[in-house]
Amino acid sequence: MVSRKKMPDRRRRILEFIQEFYFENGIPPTVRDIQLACEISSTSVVDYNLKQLESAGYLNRRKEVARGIELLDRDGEPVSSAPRVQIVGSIAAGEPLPVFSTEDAAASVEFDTVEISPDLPRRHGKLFALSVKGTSMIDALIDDGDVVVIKPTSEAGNGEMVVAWIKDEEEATLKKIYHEGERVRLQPANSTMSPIYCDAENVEVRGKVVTVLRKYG
Amino acid sequence: MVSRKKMPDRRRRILEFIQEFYFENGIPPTVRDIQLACEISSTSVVDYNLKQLESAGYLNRRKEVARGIELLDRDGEPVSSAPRVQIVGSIAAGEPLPVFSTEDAAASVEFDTVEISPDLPRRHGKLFALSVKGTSMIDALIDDGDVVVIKPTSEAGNGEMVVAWIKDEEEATLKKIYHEGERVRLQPANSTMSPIYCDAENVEVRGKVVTVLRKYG
DNA sequence: TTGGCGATAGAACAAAGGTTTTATGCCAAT
DNA sequence: ATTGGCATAAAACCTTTGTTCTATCGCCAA
Repeated sequence: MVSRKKMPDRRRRILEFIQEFYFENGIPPTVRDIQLACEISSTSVVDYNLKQLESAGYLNRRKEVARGIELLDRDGEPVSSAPRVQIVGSIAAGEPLPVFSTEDAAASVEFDTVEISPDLPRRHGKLFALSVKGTSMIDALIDDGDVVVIKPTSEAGNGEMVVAWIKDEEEATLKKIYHEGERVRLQPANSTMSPIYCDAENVEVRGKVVTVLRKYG
Repeated sequence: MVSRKKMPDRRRRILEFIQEFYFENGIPPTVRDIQLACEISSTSVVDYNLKQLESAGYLNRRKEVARGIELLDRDGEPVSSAPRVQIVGSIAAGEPLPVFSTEDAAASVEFDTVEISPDLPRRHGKLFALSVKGTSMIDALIDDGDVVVIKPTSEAGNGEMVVAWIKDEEEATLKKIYHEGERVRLQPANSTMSPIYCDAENVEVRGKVVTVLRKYG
């Protein structure tokens, strides 16, 4: 395996730009695109850094091919353009929710990620994911091991599926929310199950559920 | 909306090649790539056909940009490289299952499609999808409106989630399957629900469930 | 026949973009 | 100070690749 550590700022900047550019445009940038965006004085400097990035295993370069940069993932496999969201923790009855800060998370720790449809971030912006532990969300048709993709917010309209924190129970749950004056109705997705009623003060919305991912086999 | 009908063979060939090339390489082909692959005598013919495809709404061309072809979907939106599978029908209690032929389906009718993770077709090959109608699969934690992605097969190992057709009930269902000698146990994913036991002769496996897709909002 | 139109050809042009060459500043190790 | 590796520069070079120009062919309707 190739080395994966301390990288000069400019090099990191270049790599990030390539990712960004490819994600936004569907084609990789040219050497000169990179030069411009990263405020580099010469194409040869870009070339030099690309060579470094290549031998460090971050990308491939198709020789003499326009826009021939191919991004690689951690395993040296070509990276699809499908966006990924970080699994910032798990959700389970009786356990505190991890804080999913809207900003900095990306930089810090290395999280697991899951692939999602490209149109999700287009429609919802920045997203996070939680893996579900245990079967306590089964009334919401969500199983142990499922991953829920979440748009962080503290507001939610009626009928939206939310991550709700019930304060005095110290419990996180996934339910459809309905504001009913002083109180809040938390309705399981499974219509055969009964709703929960809570004092409005007692419920804290942490985010909206955008989608659920489940894999078999 | 733009016209979408009779297209010359060669033009269709070009369009298909672009899709294929982009999917396989992560970058669009050049005019000359197309020329070569489609056995066209001149780049100007390729250009001509690309202009036609563009005004017919199948693609965009970034002017004077290398590999500037951008594929569009039916709504004129840029198409991601994320693979799609066809939703060949729906699954509901008491209704016959649509036949998902392993081969020809693609050509014939226009189906709705859903985006899936690129690694699914990599691991499972050709896939199809069914949309779930009604809440009869709720014991398998699958809701009305969910989409199940399926790998067609008539064989299934113990514990796999399958599309099972129960002959004498004339009912399709999604369950975990366990072969127990003469009979078959169909176990809901929801552990609080009870299994169904059937005569082995009476159960027909149509496919394995690869993943479930559910969207909120 | 003739004119128009879609489709095809061949060739050349010009811009875009990958590559190379040579030179310089910086810094740590000798 | 000197050497050598690392990072940066500037400029030129040359392949790749989009674009354009002009000519031709088959077909169909006026």
